[in-house]
Amino acid sequence: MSLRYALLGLLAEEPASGYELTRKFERVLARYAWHAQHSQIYPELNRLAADGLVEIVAEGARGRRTYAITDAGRADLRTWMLDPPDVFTVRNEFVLRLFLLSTLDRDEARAMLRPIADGSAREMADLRDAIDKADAADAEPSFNRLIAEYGLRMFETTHEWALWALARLDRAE
Amino acid sequence: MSLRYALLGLLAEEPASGYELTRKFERVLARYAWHAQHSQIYPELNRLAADGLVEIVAEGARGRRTYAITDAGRADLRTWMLDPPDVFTVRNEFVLRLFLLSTLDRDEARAMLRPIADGSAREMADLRDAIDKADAADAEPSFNRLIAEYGLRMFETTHEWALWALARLDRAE
DNA sequence: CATTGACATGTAGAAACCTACATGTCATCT
DNA sequence: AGATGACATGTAGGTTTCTACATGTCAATG
Repeated sequence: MSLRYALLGLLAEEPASGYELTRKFERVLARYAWHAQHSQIYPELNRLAADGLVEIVAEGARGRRTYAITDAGRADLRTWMLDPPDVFTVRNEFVLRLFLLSTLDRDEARAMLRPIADGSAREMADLRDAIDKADAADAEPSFNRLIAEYGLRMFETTHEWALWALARLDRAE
Repeated sequence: MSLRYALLGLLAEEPASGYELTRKFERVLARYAWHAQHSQIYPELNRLAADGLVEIVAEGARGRRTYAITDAGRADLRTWMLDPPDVFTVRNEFVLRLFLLSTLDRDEARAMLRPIADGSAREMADLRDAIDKADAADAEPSFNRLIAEYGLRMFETTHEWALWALARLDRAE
């Protein structure tokens, strides 16, 4: 069901085509929250339309169809947002690898942690840039600023943790 | 393939039965890294055995079969650990909801963030307890300490972020 | 000795998801 | 005018995952 709500959520912000939604997934959601390909998105949009949760509001060039969320869709989304299940589904290969760190020896563990420290530093820098640009553009603070801050703090934490873990491995030599 | 490596990883630490592996998933992996049910675990163990990556090392009461990782299994796991794909699969309902925060109004957002702040505080406290107990028990520092620290820092970051976001919403009133 | 609950493994059928293939449009560059 | 690449939507077939059903063992409790 999460894909369905991810789509409703994106359409609640603004109407979009399947193609645009696919790119939003690629650029944003897939990396942090929920992964989906176009081959899953298009059929789900058709199902959402059949269920009356979204509707086609425009048809453009190249068969493009712009979808918008309906009142029923908004109501459904709101219920899902405010009445969370008490257990959340998590599937995260990155964290899984961290959990299996203990299957490596000391040198191998270092070889795994080093790129994590570097990668998270890069992601931090990129996100900080994006935030600074957005802050300069929008005068008024937005909800998007909240989630960007969450991402930034997560990368910082991963970065600092990786450095800490590397130092700990060195010290225990 | 991740389920396969999750199982190999757990068996690399120590031999276990399907039942024990299922409980390890429930207690640890499912909440942070990878979710799987017994109906998926048992068939996968059989496939791993057929592929020679694990083997049955004991049979006990109630049809219990204890599996151990083989050398081939260890080699497979090591390759996967040290040669990561450059993009990781992520599916996380919790983070997805955060991304969709902007579909709520201010009061609804507060109603969503408050339990997140409280929940992460509780998880932090639990993990800190577990770490303290483990520190007291094992004299020697282990790899498990590293991943526990990762979890602890993640919950701290989520907690502090949620408080920051709540304060920001209040300020912008 | 009957009941309960943890232990223990499995499968059927449906839903979700992935990879790969398929098709066509429109704008831009050469 | 042809080539290229982004735009745009789709499906077939296979794999993974979920829900629900199914079966039986053993230990402890009343």
